[in-house]
Amino acid sequence: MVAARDPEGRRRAIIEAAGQLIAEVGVGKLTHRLVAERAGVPLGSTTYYFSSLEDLIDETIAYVGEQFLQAMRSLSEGIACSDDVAASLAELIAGQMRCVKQPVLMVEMYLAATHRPELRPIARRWFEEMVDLLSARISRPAALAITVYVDGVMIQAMLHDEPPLGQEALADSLRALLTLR
Amino acid sequence: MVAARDPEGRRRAIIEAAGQLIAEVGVGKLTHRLVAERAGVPLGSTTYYFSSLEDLIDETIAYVGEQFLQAMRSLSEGIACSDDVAASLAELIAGQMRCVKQPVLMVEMYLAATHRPELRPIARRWFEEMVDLLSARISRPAALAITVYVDGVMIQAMLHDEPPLGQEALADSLRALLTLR
Amino acid sequence: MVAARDPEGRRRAIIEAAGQLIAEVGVGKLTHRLVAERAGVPLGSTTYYFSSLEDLIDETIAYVGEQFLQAMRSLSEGIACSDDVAASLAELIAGQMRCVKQPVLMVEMYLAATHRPELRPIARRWFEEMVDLLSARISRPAALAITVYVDGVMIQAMLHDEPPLGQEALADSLRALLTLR
Amino acid sequence: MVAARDPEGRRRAIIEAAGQLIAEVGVGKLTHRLVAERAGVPLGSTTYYFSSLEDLIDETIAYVGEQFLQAMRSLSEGIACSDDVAASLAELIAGQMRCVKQPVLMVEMYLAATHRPELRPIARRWFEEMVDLLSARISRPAALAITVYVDGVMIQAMLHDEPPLGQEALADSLRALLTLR
DNA sequence: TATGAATGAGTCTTCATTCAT
DNA sequence: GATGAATGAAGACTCATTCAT
Repeated sequence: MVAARDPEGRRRAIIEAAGQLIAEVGVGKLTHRLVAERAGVPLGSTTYYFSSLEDLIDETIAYVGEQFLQAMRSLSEGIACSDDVAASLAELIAGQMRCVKQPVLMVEMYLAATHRPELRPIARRWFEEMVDLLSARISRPAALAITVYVDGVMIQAMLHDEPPLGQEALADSLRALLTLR
Repeated sequence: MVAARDPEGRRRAIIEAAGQLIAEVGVGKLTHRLVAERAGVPLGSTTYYFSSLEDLIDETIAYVGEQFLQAMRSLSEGIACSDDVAASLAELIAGQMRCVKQPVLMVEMYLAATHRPELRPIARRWFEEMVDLLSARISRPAALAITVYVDGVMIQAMLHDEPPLGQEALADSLRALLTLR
Repeated sequence: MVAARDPEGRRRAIIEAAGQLIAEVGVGKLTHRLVAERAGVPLGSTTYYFSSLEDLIDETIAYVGEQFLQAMRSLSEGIACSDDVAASLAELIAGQMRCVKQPVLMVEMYLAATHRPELRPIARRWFEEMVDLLSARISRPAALAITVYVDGVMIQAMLHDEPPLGQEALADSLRALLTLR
Repeated sequence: MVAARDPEGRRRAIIEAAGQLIAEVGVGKLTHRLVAERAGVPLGSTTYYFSSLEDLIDETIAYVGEQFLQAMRSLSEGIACSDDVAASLAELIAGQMRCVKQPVLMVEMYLAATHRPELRPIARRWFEEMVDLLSARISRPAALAITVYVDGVMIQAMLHDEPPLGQEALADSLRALLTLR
């Protein structure tokens, strides 16, 4: 339950609840009532703070993308000073996949962007920033290939409780892709 | 407009309409009305042939997965006798991505499987058959990595009208992954 | 499953199925499909033999009333030569209440007659014939009171798996009512 | 037309409209639309206040049973100090039967309870309270028999605009049953 | 400012009924 | 004559959104 008289806190709580729920039930099944209940705010708040459900979804998606990017950014610093880039990356990625919700949310974001062109910039930006981030240490073609690969890993993570690709195998794949120039 | 008194034709027409629409608007926005209109059948037919919307979605997803697999199977025969496996694969994949609907449908299928566990077997089967298919010619680790990678390519294809990764670059990545033992 | 090419048999089978189902689920929940399945006839038969569902219900109700009356008539002969009329009647009534379906059907019939005046004659006729039947042996006021009482017994039978009024008590009540002149 | 912003009033209005309509058309033909129109509230209100039609029916039935019981209770006080119990009772009962809706509603309640076991307690409670009420003045066997008899009277009242059993005859029957020990 | 009561558009679904075969 | 495929009208129900308070 978020305190009333804390507009920012409420917005945030609503968006976070929406994020959780999108991961659980999918964008298509998100409703105001569901969000309000999860966020512990009155029903009215969800329409008071967001002009429509679509608006709430958009903001949630933007927020989620940003979150994921932040996580990547802060974690990538560790890679910078690592001498086994592939192993460090594999660890980082495996870490992000630990909780299924992350990849599900990302894929929901991708799909939402596909169906609603106005959301595409957000999804693309995620892709580009990821490539840029990696490019700092590795060749651009490798960065591109790895970013693509990571999206594939997300899908696998969504479907399998235990990833079919262990962290070891993941590192091997990355190592292979790192040879790209 | 599908002829009346042609049960099989109608079922098929409805499923195909549903497939198209899922690719266009997403599973979450699929409605009987939308499907009926697209398929050119009366509203009642959609419930006459499928006991519920969920049932229709399930059958559509199974159908789509099977379609994709068939395509892969028939195309993969070409690879068998190729001497540049990576190039052939890249061509095959790029071909499948030509029409955006294919990858979108696949990803919708993945997401649906995430939210509705009873669909997981279908999604997993796709993954496994793909790996098996590739394993005929290449090492299993490479087959796994490539299958994962292809999922990543799908997501990129969904987001970009022009794939950010040309067929050339795709072939290079595959070549790199093919080195895995 | 009733043989095709036996119109009378089918009509009968459909009506009997309808009777059973009305007792089980109520007139309001009767559907063609339900009846067809129970009767073991194709769906089309239910509309082929009866011009509408309402028509089927009407005929079923008439049939049920007639059945009940027949049962009463044939059984009442036994009473004629009995020297303890009340005891014989109590036995007869208790026998009819043994299977809950009988009273439920009767009450559904009464209620249908209430909501659809065209059915009233059937229900009233049942009442009158019952009174006449009893009048043969007992005074008219007693016959009237007992007929009314029997309807009350039906309602009790519907609600209680074990009738709250044993056959003994029932006989006592009847005996009391038989004193009426 | 019931004022908006008066939740209690609305609930009540909806339940009362449902009660009237059940008496008129039967439980099986009750629809949200019918209730909304009769109650003078928008369609949405009927689902806003009651989670389902079944729920509305249940509450209506409980309400009706309670109403009838209340009426009986308050009226029965008059009997307590009467010296001709049978005559007083007959008057009371005849009064309740004056408006056909009362008995119809009661019988619909009985039937609903038959088809939906969760409603049985309500129907049984009515029976038991009635017996208890009468037992205060008369022997239990008589109370039981009279309660049963009253149910029969209800059915007669439903079917005949003019009761076939005048208040006089009714009193006679009750008098006969009162002799039970 | 904030809320939750209220509404009606739109959904899935059922089913009586029709009618081609 | 008989059937079961087909349809659309109508019902229950959900929920985004509005708005009085």
